[in-house]
Amino acid sequence: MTARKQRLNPRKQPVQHRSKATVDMVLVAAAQVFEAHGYAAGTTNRIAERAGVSIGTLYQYFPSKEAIAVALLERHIADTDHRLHEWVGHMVVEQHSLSEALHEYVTGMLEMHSRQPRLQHILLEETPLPERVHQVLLEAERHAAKTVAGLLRLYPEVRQTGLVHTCFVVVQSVESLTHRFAAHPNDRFISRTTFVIEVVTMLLAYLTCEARQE
Amino acid sequence: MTARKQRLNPRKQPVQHRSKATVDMVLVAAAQVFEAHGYAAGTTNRIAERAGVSIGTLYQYFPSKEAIAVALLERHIADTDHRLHEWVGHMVVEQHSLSEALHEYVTGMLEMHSRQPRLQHILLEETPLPERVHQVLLEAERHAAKTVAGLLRLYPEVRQTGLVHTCFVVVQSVESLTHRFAAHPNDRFISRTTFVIEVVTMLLAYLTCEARQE
Amino acid sequence: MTARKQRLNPRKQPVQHRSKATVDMVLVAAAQVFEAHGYAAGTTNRIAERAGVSIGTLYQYFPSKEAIAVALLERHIADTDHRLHEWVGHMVVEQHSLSEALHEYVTGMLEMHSRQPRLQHILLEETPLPERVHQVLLEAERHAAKTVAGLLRLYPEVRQTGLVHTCFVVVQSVESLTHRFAAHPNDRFISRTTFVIEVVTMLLAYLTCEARQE
Amino acid sequence: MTARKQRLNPRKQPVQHRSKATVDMVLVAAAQVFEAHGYAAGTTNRIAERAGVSIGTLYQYFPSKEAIAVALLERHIADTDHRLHEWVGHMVVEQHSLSEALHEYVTGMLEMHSRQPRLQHILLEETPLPERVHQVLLEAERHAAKTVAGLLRLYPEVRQTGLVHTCFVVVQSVESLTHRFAAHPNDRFISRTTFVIEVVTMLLAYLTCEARQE
DNA sequence: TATGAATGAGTCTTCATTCAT
DNA sequence: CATGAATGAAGACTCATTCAT
Repeated sequence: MTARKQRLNPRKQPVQHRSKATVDMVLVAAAQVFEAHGYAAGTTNRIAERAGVSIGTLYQYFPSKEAIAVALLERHIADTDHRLHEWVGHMVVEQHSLSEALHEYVTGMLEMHSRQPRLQHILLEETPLPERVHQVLLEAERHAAKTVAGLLRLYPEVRQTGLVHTCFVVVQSVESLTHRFAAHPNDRFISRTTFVIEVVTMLLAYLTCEARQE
Repeated sequence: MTARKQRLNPRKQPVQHRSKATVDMVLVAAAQVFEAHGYAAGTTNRIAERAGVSIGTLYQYFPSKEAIAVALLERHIADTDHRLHEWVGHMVVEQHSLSEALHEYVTGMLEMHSRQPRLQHILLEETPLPERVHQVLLEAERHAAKTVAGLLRLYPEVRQTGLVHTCFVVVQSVESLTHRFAAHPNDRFISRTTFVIEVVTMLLAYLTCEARQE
Repeated sequence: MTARKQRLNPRKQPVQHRSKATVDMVLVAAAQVFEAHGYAAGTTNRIAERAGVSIGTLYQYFPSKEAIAVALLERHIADTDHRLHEWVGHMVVEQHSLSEALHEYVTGMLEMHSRQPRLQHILLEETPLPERVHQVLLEAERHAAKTVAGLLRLYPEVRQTGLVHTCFVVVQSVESLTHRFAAHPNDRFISRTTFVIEVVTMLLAYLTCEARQE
Repeated sequence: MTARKQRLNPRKQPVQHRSKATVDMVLVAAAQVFEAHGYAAGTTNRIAERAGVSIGTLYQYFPSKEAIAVALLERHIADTDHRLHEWVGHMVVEQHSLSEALHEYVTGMLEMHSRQPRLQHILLEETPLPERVHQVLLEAERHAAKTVAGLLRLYPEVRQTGLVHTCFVVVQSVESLTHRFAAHPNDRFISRTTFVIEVVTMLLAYLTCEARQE
């Protein structure tokens, strides 16, 4: 239903008074419903039912189905960002080895995606998002690359030339590989442990290799 | 209708008369429509219209919307497989360096995904596929890992321990990174060229590094 | 829709909120529409329109077209049963003659079928009914035979041997003859009055004849 | 689909050259298909397939689906009429008793309806027939009443007053009771033999009873 | 503010009928 | 004459959204 009829005037947004509790319940319900049924088949009625509120109430807090998806994605981005910063803080304090640091990073992301493997893709690919959200997403990715670079700069064995670019690829790799692995829990060709080790090995090699080819 | 067609009956298959041309047009149209609107919003009517045939004709060749998606996915899998084998054949004959080989591989996959960046994910994630198709997909992935391993075994600089596992990660990395990069053409933090170089660097480092960490 | 509703899932039943009025309006409309167009050509949209509700509302109360037909048939069975019992009660109290009793029975059934002559057959013959409903129907017929037998036992002139079988034939005769007569109002070879008299004569002769042939 | 779009001009009727064989095959197939699926769900394609001809050929001989139904009904009427006359001729020659005569009549009709129990009702109730056909049907019924009267007049024990009316009811009774019994083969409350005996008993009593009530 | 019955545009799918070969 | 691919109107049903209470 890309373009269901817009019923009337641009809905009044009740922004400020959003009862935090209700909004939360709706978002949690929406995450579960989208995860289970996909975006298109995740009906607003089902979301409301699961959230334990009426459909009317849901529309009191979110002007449209799309708005729910956007809110969910923003929350997801914030979560990821938060997790990343926690990891960096942790590493700085604890003085782990590079290998350990990467291991923790990959494990963390794998965990995150394992909880709701489909959700991210659903929000990213199935939902027709407004441009603004894409910008936010892009910004978050760049920010993540810089954050990771900030940490890795501290490790002397890491090649420093073009570190931000390198970290961009690192972030992308971890994101997409962990997501991909989490998304197909039955199709395991290799075990979770092996998978993590291999990815860390790859990143380690990438980060510490002498020079770039060519 | 007293007895609407039973969903699960094996529909009488339109046999072999399937005018190859019509089937092709429908599939091409479907690819474009799914690419542009997603699976759920890619309506059969839109597909038929874009294919330049009536909706009735479309249903003469495909018993359901899902069947179109499955056909598309099968075609995609075959294409990828074909491309991979071509690449391997090429490499074996031409005696390229490992670096060059990887470069060509990454470039090829990036090209492939650039043509219809969303389609693969749409088919994989949005479409409720029958189990059989998932099996085929899984098999294809394993096959790809083995094929790549077969080629890389020829390079003496490649670490041979656990090569198939390594190649699994290589295949997954290339698949997901190129897809991800192709999917968001506007959000480029780094250029296409830089991206390819970085990925190749990473793979090269991974494949040739001395030992695994831990 | 990624996951169109599965046909066989037990739909969540709209519970007890069914505004009696709306349900009634839909059923009345459905009776008229089926009567006028038959089951297959009696579209749900037409029914909704005639009921003065939107198609969406109709589907809020009935999960499918078939469910409407089933509801209609159940109502019809209940009506017939009710009418039969009223007749029996009446006869027992009023001490009418056998002839008068039969007259009233035939007249009543003729009236009933005259209101919507086609409906019963449409529901019985055109609609693909679930097995359960057939059982109910069968049971109703047997019950009717027993009820009639219960009354006729009180008349001494009625032959008592094999009374239940006899009454089964009586019920079937009245049912099918009155329906047939009501169904073709224009094709009258004999008048309504004559028809009733003849049928009563036949039943009277049947019920009181000395012995069975052969 | 009461009123599927009439595509163009009133089809040219190829009346005269109808290959008898093809027409027959189509009608036989149509009878089976309607019997099995009902009128609405009995598609012309299925009929053609079953008849072993192409859909185009079918439309060469019948201008529309309805025309097939009409032809089928006409054939059915002719069959019934033929059977009735055979029976009369037989009875006149063989000098059977009234009881035997009725027995044979009821048995014959029961047999006829048992072959395709639903067909008659489908044609009569589900199909939107042109007025002309109804007239033919009505005429056939009157004719049957007269034919039966002609035979029964020969039996001295039969009450002669209002014989044609009486025979009309007899014909209607036999028609509707045998059809009803044949239509529900599983719901048997009484056996086939008992059923026939009871019906004959009823008719016999009716035909020979002294006077009519009133 | 919360509710949930009502709405109706839009979806997938079928099938009578046509017409170029 | 026969064929059967193509047509497209119409049907059952869904679901985002509104609004009276």
